[in-house]
Amino acid sequence: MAKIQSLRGMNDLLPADSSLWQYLERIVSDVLSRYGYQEIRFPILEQTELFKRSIGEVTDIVEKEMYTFDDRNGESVTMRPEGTASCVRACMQNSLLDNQQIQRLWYAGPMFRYERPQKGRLRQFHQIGVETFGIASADIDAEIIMMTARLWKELGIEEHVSLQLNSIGSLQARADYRQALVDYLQQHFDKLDEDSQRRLESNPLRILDSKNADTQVLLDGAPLLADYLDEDSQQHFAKLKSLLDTAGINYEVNPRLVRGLDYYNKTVFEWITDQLGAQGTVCAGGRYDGLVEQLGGKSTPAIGFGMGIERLCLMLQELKVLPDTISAAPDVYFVVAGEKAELSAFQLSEQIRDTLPGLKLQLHCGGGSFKSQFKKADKSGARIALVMGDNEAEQGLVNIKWLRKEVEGEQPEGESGQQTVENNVVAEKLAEIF
RNA sequence: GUGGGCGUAGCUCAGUUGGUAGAGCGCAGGAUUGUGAUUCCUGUGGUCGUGGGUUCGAUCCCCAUCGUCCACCCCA
Repeated sequence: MAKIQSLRGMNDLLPADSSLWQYLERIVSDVLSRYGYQEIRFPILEQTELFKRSIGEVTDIVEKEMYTFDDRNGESVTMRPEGTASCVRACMQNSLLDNQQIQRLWYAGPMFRYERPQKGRLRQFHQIGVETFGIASADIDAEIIMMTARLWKELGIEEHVSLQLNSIGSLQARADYRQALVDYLQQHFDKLDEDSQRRLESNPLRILDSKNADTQVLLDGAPLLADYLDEDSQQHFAKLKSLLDTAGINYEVNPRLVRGLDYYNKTVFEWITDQLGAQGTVCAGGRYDGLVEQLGGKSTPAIGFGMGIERLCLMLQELKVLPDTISAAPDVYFVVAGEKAELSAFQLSEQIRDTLPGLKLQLHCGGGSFKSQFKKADKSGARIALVMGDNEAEQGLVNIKWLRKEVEGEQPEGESGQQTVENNVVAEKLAEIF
């Protein structure tokens, strides 16, 4: 019988890692809410047309990476490859953008792209996305960048990420520049690498960040996007830079930084790291003032970014910047042997949980000798063991045993690191310890 | 879609010029039967990714296939 396993590039999140994810998500949502951002959730499945119209028909994502299929009604549907398009759709559909409303939103969840998996890249991956609507000025650009900077600080990775910044101007400016670039590269067509030759047709701006060394040399003589920027975009970019300067945010203007998705304009930025192999982008975004209108809404300025949860988690792990508070270990492990003790321990455990809602108390189930139960207690990582056998149960007593001698000496009076107390004062005692 | 590396116990890996396999860790039990993390002993554990081929015989050679990892492409 053929064994059933998960699809390629679609991973299970196991208990060993789930607390890390929860930690990351908690920090992010905390920071975002401190800036007044609210969570929005929208479906994973959308009409295929939504992504075609927003991301761009001729992008790789739409052409060959989407999970697209006909549903039972014959309608073409697609599992979202990114969040922005869905977020815009949800806002429009629910009138969140009417009357010049300002929205500051975030979301988190799985995205799907049919790609070959590698380090930091999966077919089902998870993103936290942030989008703002209704603000055209550069202050909001600065705010979201500052917000991400704060995030890296809180996560303890600020030393290992750096900010790349660029302006890709208006659609018109970009079209003009694109033409100029194509004209230039066309003259040197045979010096381009194979990929770039192909991109000259499909997505010439992408040639700018080609990894091919010869191509990069060739690009040194190419026209510059900055020279084609419209007046408005120039001012916008200048304003953003001065706001970031004032805020003390370091950045590098990378004139060759572009986007793979069609809807971007003006500001684009990327936080990159050298900790993750080839997939060094940990957070990327930009302005997309034309998208709402493009999807049939009223012209609405917007800017947003996405960050890859798996990539951030990889970084946190590799940099070992995890606080030990994310441990899923119980505080207390209740060792219990004997029939009377079991009954009594069950009651006592519930009683303690009532009194101390913040305490993680794990009651041993499944029997076994004291010895084996203590082994489990130790392995659980608990600081304290409660111990009850029939002897104690009969007298309404329970032992409190300190399992971690190395934890600064709150060792009690007992020589064995253990003291016996009455059931009704255990909770009180535990409250003192934790 | 392209290229390369790898697939042997739960994990990390070793191994046989081709004669069906081992270590460490883990797990379970024990060292005068109510006390862990050290130590010692014992045990559990693998159709050597799958399907073909060559061979008297393949985990080892060949082919295919699947999976995985890394890189390209692309992107978070």
